[in-house]
Amino acid sequence: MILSTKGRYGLKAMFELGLQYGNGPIPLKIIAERQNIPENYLEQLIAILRKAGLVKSVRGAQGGYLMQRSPEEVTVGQVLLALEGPMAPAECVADPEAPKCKLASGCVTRGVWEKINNSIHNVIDTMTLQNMIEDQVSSIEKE
Amino acid sequence: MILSTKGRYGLKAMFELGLQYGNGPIPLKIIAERQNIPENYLEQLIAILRKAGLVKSVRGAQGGYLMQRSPEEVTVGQVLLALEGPMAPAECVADPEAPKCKLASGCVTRGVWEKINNSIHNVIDTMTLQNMIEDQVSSIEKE
DNA sequence: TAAATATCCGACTAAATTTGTCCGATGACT
DNA sequence: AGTCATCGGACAAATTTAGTCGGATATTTA
Ligand code: FES
Ligand code: FES
Repeated sequence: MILSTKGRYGLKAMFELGLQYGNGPIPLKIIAERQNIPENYLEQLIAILRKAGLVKSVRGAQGGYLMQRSPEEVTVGQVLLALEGPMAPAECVADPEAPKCKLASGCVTRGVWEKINNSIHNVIDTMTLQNMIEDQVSSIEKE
Repeated sequence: MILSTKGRYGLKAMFELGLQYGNGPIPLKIIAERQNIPENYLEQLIAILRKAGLVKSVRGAQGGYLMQRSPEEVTVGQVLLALEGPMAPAECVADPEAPKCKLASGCVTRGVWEKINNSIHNVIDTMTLQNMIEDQVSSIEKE
């Protein structure tokens, strides 16, 4: 269960946009270079993030992408949800509308999925891009 | 990031084997019926679990499958590892040998993956099949 | 106005994974 | 001998992954 490159590349890209927040747009080319992501592929990923309302774009020369909201307001969970779908082990714990196992004995794995789901979301829904940036800064200071 | 049916079916099957532990082998057909899993497909999954040393088999009439070790000794994590591969968001936190991002600035997502990885493993490596069985029993008692 | 920059959109693809199905061989019990 | 059940491998449709490419559009700059 390794995440796909969508989520892995996408979060790296969002980090770069977070760093740049408040300083105007940054083109994909720069992000792709800095994070070592195929530029043409990143184009597709950022389109998903744009449609999810996390990123906005400025076309033309000197254009590029910016975060729609500030890094404090965007969680890792929001980014991963857009790119990877629900970060849950099973549909039934991701979506209250989703069908549940209808076995006579009840579902024997539901409790496990719930615990895993809670522990994942406890991390990704509380961690913001701003937190990531701060962590990075303090890890560089230590050197 | 929903788990595949491998992990979801497989854990259900292991639960049934855990229930049966100490009472001789149980055929796949029964497990498939009880948990509503395509029998022919489950055959493939149990082969993986057998090769992983979690399950052993008895061929012939009155044969079937049994747990190799007791339900207290088998964690959810061991089952999911066999069926889904490493339960980590990225290779680099799953395997100490795996290559790390070698960017001048260091990897900006590593910390996030580590936190997610720890929170997942905190659940799945401490929860045993025996725990699942106990949870199920107490949830039935409450009715 | 022309050129350069950069997003936008859709098409296309190879490879891998998922989610099974099916069949014949083998082994064990009655 | 017949039945039960695992074992092994082949096959395959559908989906996802991980890109690549080309052309259209919008904006700035020279
Ligand atoms: S109710 Fe979700 S796996 Fe059973
Ligand atoms: S070192 Fe693991 S994602 Fe960068």
